[in-house]
Amino acid sequence: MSEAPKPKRGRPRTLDADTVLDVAMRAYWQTDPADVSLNEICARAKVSKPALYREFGGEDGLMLAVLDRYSEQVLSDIFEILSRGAPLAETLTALAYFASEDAKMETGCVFYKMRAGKHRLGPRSRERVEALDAGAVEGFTAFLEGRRAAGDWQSDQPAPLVARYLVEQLGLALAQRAAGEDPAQIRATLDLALSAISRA
Amino acid sequence: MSEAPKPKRGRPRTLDADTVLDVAMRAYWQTDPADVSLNEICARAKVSKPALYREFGGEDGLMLAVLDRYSEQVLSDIFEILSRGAPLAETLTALAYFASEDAKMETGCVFYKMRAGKHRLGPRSRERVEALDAGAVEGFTAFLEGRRAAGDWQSDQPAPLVARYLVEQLGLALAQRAAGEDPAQIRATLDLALSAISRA
DNA sequence: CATTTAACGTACCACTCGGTACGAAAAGGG
DNA sequence: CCCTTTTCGTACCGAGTGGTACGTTAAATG
Repeated sequence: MSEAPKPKRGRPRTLDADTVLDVAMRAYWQTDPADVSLNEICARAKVSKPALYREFGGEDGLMLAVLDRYSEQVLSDIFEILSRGAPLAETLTALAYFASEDAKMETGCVFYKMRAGKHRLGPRSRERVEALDAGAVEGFTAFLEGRRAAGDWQSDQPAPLVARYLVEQLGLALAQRAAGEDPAQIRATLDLALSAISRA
Repeated sequence: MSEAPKPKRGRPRTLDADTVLDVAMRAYWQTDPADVSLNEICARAKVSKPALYREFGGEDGLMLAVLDRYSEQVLSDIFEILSRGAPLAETLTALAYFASEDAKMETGCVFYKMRAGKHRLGPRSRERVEALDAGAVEGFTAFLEGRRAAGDWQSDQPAPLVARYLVEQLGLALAQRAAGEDPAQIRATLDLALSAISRA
């Protein structure tokens, strides 16, 4: 991405992009990206609308930035779990815990929320959501094929199908969390869903 | 419900509630209840806004009416499948077909779409969605307990949990259909999810 | 100090939303 | 024929949206 060239003259900036992104991310978490207006974010971040517009180029750009920040902070943890090379069962358990109970996922996952309302997004953030989605499926596919090669996963199911299944089930759990359902029940439901993977 | 008392005087009605409901249902299908405005529905149904307002009492009332009509026409089919008293595997197959391929579910299911965006609904339609949801879980629970009693379902999982799991998985499949994904893949994913029920 | 540069934010834009005030229109009853 | 009753739809309301025009402010440069 293009780094700020830092001008030598002119009024110094007072807008802190990181703060704005934090506020926006929190807001998108708590409710839904489609239900949080730019006005609302400006008010919460104490930033004028033109300032926000200058920094991110509008709603689409802001959502894109939030999405990137989120995938950096959270989605990377999922890939970390996958890259441990742990056995299938252990990895699934770790994923289940992460999705249903880990505090980092507090009030849901911005990525999944945006994915759920994909058609409401601007072109750039939609494209990124689709890319992240494809990347997740790809990552899970690679992991599954690795476990199959290790003799750890005996199944005649195609890995990409199960990978997508995994993505969907994690998303379902996160949606339930965001809806405020009982974590224990979410976990039980997710465990049930994941149990279909080992034995197939 | 209160039936129209048919007044003996005054200008005769020209508004056909059924037609409006058809148009609204189709519109809510094709996109999303939250993305279809009253103005849009009025335009498509060739009805003035005050007329629609008089008949249904606003957006909340219209959605409520659509929801009732839909549950009458579609959700009842699901209960019909459950009440056949067929074996577990056969019933699950029938449900999977219904959710992932049956033409009646063409472009998705209004009920699930409203449920997904529950917080955007008015109080009356939200209440109905929750009632329908609870009713579905209840129906599935009763079915599962019936199959357990018949020795057809050996599992130590509590029936309500699995019932909710079923509801969620069917909803997931319908959401995928509404998103235009490949029916064969939807079916495969749903089959995988349902396979977790028999063997638990 | 005057000029240039750049970010600042108030106050507005056009648009859409759900909802409604109100007069016109169409029927029956006296 | 006029009055009452009921439904009709045009034209509006206030609120809220994403987005912007433009004068102001604060720094570096000469």
